[in-house]
Amino acid sequence: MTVQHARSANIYDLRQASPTLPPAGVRPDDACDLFQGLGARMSFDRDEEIFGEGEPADFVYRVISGAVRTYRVLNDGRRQIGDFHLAGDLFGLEAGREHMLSAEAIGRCDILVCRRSTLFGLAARSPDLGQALWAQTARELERAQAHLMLLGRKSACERVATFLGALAGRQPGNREITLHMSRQDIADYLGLTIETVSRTFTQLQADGVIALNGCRHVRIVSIGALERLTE
Amino acid sequence: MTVQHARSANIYDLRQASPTLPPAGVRPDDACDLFQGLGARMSFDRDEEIFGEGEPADFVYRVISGAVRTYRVLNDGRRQIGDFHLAGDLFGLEAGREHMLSAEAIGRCDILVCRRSTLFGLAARSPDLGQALWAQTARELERAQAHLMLLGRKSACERVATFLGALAGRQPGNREITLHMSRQDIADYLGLTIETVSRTFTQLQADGVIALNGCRHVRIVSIGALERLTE
DNA sequence: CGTATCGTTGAAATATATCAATCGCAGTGG
DNA sequence: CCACTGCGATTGATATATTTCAACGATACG
Repeated sequence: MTVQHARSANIYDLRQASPTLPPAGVRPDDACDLFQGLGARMSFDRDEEIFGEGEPADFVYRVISGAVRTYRVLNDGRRQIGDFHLAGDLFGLEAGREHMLSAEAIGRCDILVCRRSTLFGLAARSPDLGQALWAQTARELERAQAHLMLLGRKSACERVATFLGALAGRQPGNREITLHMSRQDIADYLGLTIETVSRTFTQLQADGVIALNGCRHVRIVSIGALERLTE
Repeated sequence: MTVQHARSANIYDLRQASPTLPPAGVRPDDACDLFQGLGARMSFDRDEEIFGEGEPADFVYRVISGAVRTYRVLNDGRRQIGDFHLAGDLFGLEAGREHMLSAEAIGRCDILVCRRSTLFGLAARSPDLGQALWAQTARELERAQAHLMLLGRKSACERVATFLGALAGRQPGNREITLHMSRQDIADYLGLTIETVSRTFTQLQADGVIALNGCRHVRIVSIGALERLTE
């Protein structure tokens, strides 16, 4: 891991934190301006841990480039990925003292890191910032709740379709999706096995819904068909 | 649904909101005292809707007695219950304008209702309350994330065991659990079918882990065995 | 006491997991 | 430039947990 200061960066442009979600009741934009120049830039290698479950949540992170997974594991190694964080996304923000999940770099990536205590101190005096922090947590909650529906009640095909649709939704008008994560990561995110994920990709391609250009590049051929599969 | 004022009640005793979770970084207790006497008491009948997904989130709710389920449904009727809320629990608190899930009374129940705008107004001036509201959302997020692990990676038996263990954990030292919800509710919470839930209960009883006194009353015979099944 | 609703149990079907082999691509070294 | 190697992805065959379909039982209620 390497560190360098990045005074010009702005860890708190919350507008981009979760572009797929509807706007929350609060407008974090105002608060963002207060945080020009905060944070240090760090680089992480593939599979490097950024923080671990149960560790003190002393920092807040923002993805500059690359991708991050947050996850939990059971004793016997079964893993559930809670979310993927792509460029622009915030992660690691906790109301409590400790991290509830672990975070790892999916590939080599650059991360902006900011002390939590700084934000908390400022938030105690700035209601706008306080609301922005809350809104960020609320967005994560909304994503988690949508994911509960997926894991609890959707078929393998619907899970994969929902996943691809959500990724496509992040770049509106863009039917070309680059998968930063492996099949194992996707499987652990969708509550499936790699084999089922692979088979489902193949099936979607056979049905003319998507086209695969190498296993990390998906082109959505029929958005309508994909959304129909989403349920 | 019936309404009556309850000046002596305190919707904001957040201490009891989620007793199974570890204490968050903020201490809501101080903020709670600010809210003596807020809210109106309402009663809901079995299966009555308290609020619907997408509706304006103008109120915050607290369970006085009975139980509430929050859930989402897909077009074809598949339902995923996000959480159960028992006496003392807060629910319906949103950072955004709209409810992300629907809420229904599981049985006849009494609910304390408080205007959200009141809380928001006060929170803008009270950092403590602001933190308390945030902590409440963070607790919900933590519960959702634990549930992701359950739905994505645990077996039917582990799901049921985890569910029973969590319920028992709400009344420490109490091995007697009263199930306020039907088998269908449990199934929709655990991402299973009623039949599988029923069979799993039977199996746990056969294995000497639990004892059933009628389908709504469970006695945990071996806490150790139950926790081992939890994984 | 009859009726409705919910829960349990059984048998069969099926979606997904598991086990195992092959494929394909990227990097490496001859 | 081409074989070699290694790891991830795909495909196939089989196993299995859970669902589905169906019948029966229990409990609550009027």
